[in-house]
Amino acid sequence: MSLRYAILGFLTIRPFSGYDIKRYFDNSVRHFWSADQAAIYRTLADLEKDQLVGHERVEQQTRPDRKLYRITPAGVAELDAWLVLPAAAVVRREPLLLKLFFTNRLGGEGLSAVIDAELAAVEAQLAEYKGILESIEHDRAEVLQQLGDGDAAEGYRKVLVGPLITLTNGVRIGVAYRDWLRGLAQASEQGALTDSAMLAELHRLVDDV
Amino acid sequence: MSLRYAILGFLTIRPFSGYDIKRYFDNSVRHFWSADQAAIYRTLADLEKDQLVGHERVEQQTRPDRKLYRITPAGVAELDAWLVLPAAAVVRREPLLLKLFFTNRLGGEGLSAVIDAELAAVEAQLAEYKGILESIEHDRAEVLQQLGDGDAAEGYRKVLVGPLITLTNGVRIGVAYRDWLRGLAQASEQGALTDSAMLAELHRLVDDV
DNA sequence: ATAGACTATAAGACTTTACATATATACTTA
DNA sequence: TAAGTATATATGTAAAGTCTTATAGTCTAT
Repeated sequence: MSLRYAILGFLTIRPFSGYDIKRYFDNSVRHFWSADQAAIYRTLADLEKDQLVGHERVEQQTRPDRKLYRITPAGVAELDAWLVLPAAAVVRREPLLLKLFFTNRLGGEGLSAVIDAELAAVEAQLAEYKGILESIEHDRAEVLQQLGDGDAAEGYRKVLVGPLITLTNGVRIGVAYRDWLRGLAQASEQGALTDSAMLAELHRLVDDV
Repeated sequence: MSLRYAILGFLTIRPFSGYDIKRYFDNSVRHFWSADQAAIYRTLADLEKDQLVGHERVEQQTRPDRKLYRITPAGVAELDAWLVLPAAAVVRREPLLLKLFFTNRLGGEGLSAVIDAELAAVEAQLAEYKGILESIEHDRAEVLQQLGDGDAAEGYRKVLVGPLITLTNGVRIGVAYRDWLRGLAQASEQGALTDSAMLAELHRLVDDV
């Protein structure tokens, strides 16, 4: 259950309420990690039970009180121990590949429809990454101008590296996915989606490995 | 719940027992879809309740009886309807990216350890794909020699296309992942893992998009 | 001889994730 | 004025998937 660690990680940046964490999730790691609101509140309660976080009530006049969570030293220790561990293996589960596995039942038009829909989704995803990059750069320019050239600016730039690494992953994987889909679409149009053509391509790819 | 459709798809190839299906899963689609043994038996029961599959008991002397499942016409219709639908969006959830998001807390050695472990996993995965390719080609040569040049050979080659498409996806995504990790490892070694270097790389990638 | 792996099915408990709903107030838009 | 969106937390429930154990015989290797 990595959600615990995601939340602990966020709380090393600054104190958050559950509501804040949900928004932060959606704005920063959504492209590789999503979290349900209900799960966040329940996980915060669990983390508090284990004394990895604590909270103080912040009263508000017009809105419900906020519970502002802070990470404890035990929480930091737990997080740092997890960070250096090799990442757990991911179980890929892709409905698209399942469909394509049965391409022989799909026929030309069906295949095109499935591929085109997926291609549109991947391209939208890539466009989103482009937007994220622009917004990061925009924020960065602003913040660095305010902070000047001191340790604070250094710290800010170090924190940026992680998010940029994950973004790079998203773009690279997205591009690879898109290129694969384009190749399929093209082969399908040209009636070149045969076992021998696929085997030839695989050899080209694998020899490179 | 795509497991239903995966099973229906397999049953269009030939009748299977639950045990067979589990093995078939592990030998053919494991790299993009895994299924728990208990889940398979339960799903088969569900599919039968919905009359999408039926079974006959096959008695065995030395081993427990097998329940040999066959897809029904209703099952075929259900499968074919699902196949042409756009694939459901996948929720990516990658613990590795979560760790790297907090690179600033990780330090040089910690980062190297995490990246190296992942690199080893990806390279093992690619080697496995290579093995799968070889075994497919080996089987193919054998089967085609037996079948000669008729409709049966045509049919066999058509069924092969789907699996080869998914394998191509695995190799391409694997290679992209590996290259991304290698870039990270190299940058990390050279102390070039800075926000400006990452931004420059992202621009190179995104301009290509 | 004994431990482990293979064939074959199945139930039980548990975890994780998702979806819906509840409460309560303020602000905006049609 | 009604509907929708935003802030803020929380519970109930269902679906999907994992892990464990049970039964029962065969075969292989140490």
